[in-house]
Amino acid sequence: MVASLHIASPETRVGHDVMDGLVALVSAEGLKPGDRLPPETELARRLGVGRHRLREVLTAWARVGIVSRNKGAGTVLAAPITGRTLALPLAVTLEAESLLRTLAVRRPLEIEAVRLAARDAAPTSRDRITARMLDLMVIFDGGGDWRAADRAFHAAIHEATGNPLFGQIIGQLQRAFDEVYATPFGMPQLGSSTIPMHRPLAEAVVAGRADEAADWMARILEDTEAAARAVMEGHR
Amino acid sequence: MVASLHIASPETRVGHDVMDGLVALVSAEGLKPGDRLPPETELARRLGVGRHRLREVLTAWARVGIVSRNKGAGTVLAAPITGRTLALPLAVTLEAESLLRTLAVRRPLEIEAVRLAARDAAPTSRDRITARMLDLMVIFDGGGDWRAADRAFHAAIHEATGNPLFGQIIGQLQRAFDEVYATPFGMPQLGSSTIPMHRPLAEAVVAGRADEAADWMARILEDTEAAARAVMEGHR
DNA sequence: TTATTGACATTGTCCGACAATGAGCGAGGC
DNA sequence: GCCTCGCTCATTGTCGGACAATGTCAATAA
Repeated sequence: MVASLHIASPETRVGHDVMDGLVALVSAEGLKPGDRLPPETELARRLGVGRHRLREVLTAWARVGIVSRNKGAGTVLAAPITGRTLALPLAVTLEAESLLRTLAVRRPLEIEAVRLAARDAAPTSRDRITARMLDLMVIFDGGGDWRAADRAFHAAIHEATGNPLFGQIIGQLQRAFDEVYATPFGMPQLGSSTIPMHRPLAEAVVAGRADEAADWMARILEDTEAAARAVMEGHR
Repeated sequence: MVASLHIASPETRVGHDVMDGLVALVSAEGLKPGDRLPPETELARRLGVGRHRLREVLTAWARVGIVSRNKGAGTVLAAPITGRTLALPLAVTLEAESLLRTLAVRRPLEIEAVRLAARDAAPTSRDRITARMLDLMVIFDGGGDWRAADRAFHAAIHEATGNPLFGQIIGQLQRAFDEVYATPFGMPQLGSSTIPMHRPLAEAVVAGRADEAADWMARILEDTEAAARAVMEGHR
């Protein structure tokens, strides 16, 4: 079966065939994440299209994180293209209280994620959750910047669900939140008060107590939302 | 405040300035959804960039549904660009049971949406939900293709939440599902058995009984998932 | 051995040209 | 008068070529 990748609405089939051809080429070449793609001129020649058309496809792939383009250096594959890969580009209008809106969407997703993780996680995933939680606690107690560790911890939970969609969607929502939120306000350590709750959350997930884990996650999100709301009110 | 729109990962700031300029131009021109944008050549000239660079931005906007491009005719604005619009590009790897994965993500979102709708919906939104439900029932009882009416009904619920993110994300997930699912199998009327449940669902939402509405929504999704699983098994 | 520097490769951007296609307008028939 | 058909034109889609910007890597000198 020939892999196919579409980044397009049903109406906008721009570059449909070029994408398919490029996926087939990458697949035939056996390229893996980290490998460099052939130069654009060669790709265009081998696919029988102009460089502009090829570039539009590569640009679209770069936007969704499939490839990474580096001027001067080449284009490297950043994500595997196995089987069928589908891109869901969606435009979100962020208005006044839009930051809280991203949280409103994240809440059910995060809670469902910890439920699924508690229910379905493999033993190795449970170990990883514990390890990430301990990392987070060490950094937090040491007074350092715990945001990266926090993301790693939650990413471990998302990975444990076995459904990559959770991690991707939540990650994009968080990135949108950070981009809009962190820039205007300084946002040093939003939600520090939630960190201690991560230990019982992790323990509940690892022990398979889904309801308890969901409850802790809900409390964490509640505090996060309250903190975000407070900061927004203070800066109004 | 100058509106800004970014469709890019933090690393891939391709066309960042052109996007900002185009947003400012659209905003200054007072263009609304349905209006036609100036031709590409004029846009490129007014923004002081080449047509190819402008086209990359327009292509990205077309992919996320902000504009609609029509060869021969022009480019029309499809979505409003008010305040900050942020794009969330997602690349999803669709493997064997990937269709069920989209459902797994949709479930918590849909359930949360009906909860919020039952709690917060404005009276006009509640009326619209009832109207869409009645439309759906008429078409279903008449034996016609009820899929469009079904989408309209759920869209009314998403709109009633007051949070456009729900409708957008769920809509994209559904589109991904349809694109992958409808093509290989015929997918005549997947989930017909769930339609009768839409009446009590709508009544619960309109009456503000959030828990009951969430329960009906969960049952609908459960049946949908079972139907999808059955069809997949049958075609294996 | 290490730092520097230069040639080279590769992506980013621009310009121009032509093809493909849809919209709008006018001529002609009823 | 009104409708239909066909033509012209505007607009997007695609291609080719060229140059700029920049990272990589090897050759060279201290």
